[in-house]
Amino acid sequence: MLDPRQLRSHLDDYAQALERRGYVLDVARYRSLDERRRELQVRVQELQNERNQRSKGIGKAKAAGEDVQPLLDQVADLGDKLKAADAELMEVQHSLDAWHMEMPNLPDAEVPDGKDEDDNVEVRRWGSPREFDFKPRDHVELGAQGDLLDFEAGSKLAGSRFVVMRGAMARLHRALIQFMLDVQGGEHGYEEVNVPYLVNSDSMRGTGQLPKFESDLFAVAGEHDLYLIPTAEVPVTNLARDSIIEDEQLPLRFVCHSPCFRSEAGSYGKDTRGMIRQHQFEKVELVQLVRPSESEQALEALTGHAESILQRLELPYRVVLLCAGDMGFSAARTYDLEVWLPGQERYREISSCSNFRDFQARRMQARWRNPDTGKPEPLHTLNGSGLAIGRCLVAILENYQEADGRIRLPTALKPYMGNADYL
RNA sequence: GGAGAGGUGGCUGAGCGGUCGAAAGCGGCGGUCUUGAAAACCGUUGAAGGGUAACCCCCUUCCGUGGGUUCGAAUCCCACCCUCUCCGCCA
Repeated sequence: MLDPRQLRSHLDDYAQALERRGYVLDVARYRSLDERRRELQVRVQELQNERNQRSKGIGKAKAAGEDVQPLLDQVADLGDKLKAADAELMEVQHSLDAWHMEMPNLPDAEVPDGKDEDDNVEVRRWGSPREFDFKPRDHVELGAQGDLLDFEAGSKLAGSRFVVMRGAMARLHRALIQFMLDVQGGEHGYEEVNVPYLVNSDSMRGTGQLPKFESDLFAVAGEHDLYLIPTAEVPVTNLARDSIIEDEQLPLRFVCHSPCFRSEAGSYGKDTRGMIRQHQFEKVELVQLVRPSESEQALEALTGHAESILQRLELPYRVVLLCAGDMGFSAARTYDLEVWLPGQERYREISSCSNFRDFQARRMQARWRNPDTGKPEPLHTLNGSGLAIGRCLVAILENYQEADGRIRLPTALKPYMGNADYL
């Protein structure tokens, strides 16, 4: 959520910045609604004040043993007037609140203009795509050997966009998780957490999935107000919801492995083949809660932590800075890491690292006590995949394949795979 | 699933329907004392919103959430949520 006070006093600037990401703010309507709110609020508060004064007077008169009936007559219609004004205020306030919850975050000034991924800006590359002396196969073909990746079983059990991994493939999948947790938790100092995979709507609102993107989520049927998490970002970031964190506790840095569930209704019709885009996948997520002055730097560090996984796995990748139109709803600045996939002959997203600044924190009332002011203020939140497991698996299969179809194992993973050289 | 207890400020914990935003303690901050620190003592210390360009100041709201009763609700009534204890079941 944007700061309503800032929004009000810099309405035109905000509208302009939001337009960069394709969000059109009806400035005139907003202004008039907000002014209406202000008038009503003043009126309600005046009436409340009057009621309080008179009630106090009645209490005193009664204590003094006086006849309070004349005083009661005076306030007879006050309650109704107040109730009417209050109802009107509530209505206006709710419209404003709902509006605020649907407004995306402001893009950083350095975020390039643009409307989709074609306008993203490449920041740097690491490694170079391997030269094959044979035609590289894609992961679907490679995984079909020995039914190690079984898409038919996945769709029998659940439907399209699900997969079953078997034997060495399942083990490699697990090894990747273990490896990433060890690096991020053990070496980069993130605290490992294990969290609920079902969360309530307050949590979904906190990080920005609700109210606008309900159709991307899987909701649990029945009485419960629960959703399957689309990313560990939701439960982990919401650890700070409704709390005040002391300065010396910051920064908080968490790493969390979890499954992720995404409905992505009307799913673009793209990536229908293979395990690039699944309804269920796993991810090791990095989350940071930091002082506002440190978030910019933290994003660079966090992105570096995600990159280090690709480097250790010796997978070529590039880093792109997302343009305003391609960023997620809650983000102010996002770097995507894109890994080279020989099967597709292009770079594909494997991690997304974002600084949300105070946008999520304001929604979920996550604050820190600023020692300079002594007051609780919204903190800054960041997260990034470190990395997506399924896509990482795909990258390894395709980049490490041999002419005979065998998959060599990256050196960094061997200890997790019984020191074998091949899958 | 059955039975019971309870949700109050950063924390613990009082609170006959009427100056209760709320006693007390802890913690935090400032000060006295001290070479310094500790102890002791004194003072101070919630959040959000509005009136204001801003400070002081003033006002409103907030005692789990949402309704209701009342001139007036932390206190009474209803519904819901959550936590804890015991029993049952269970990985």
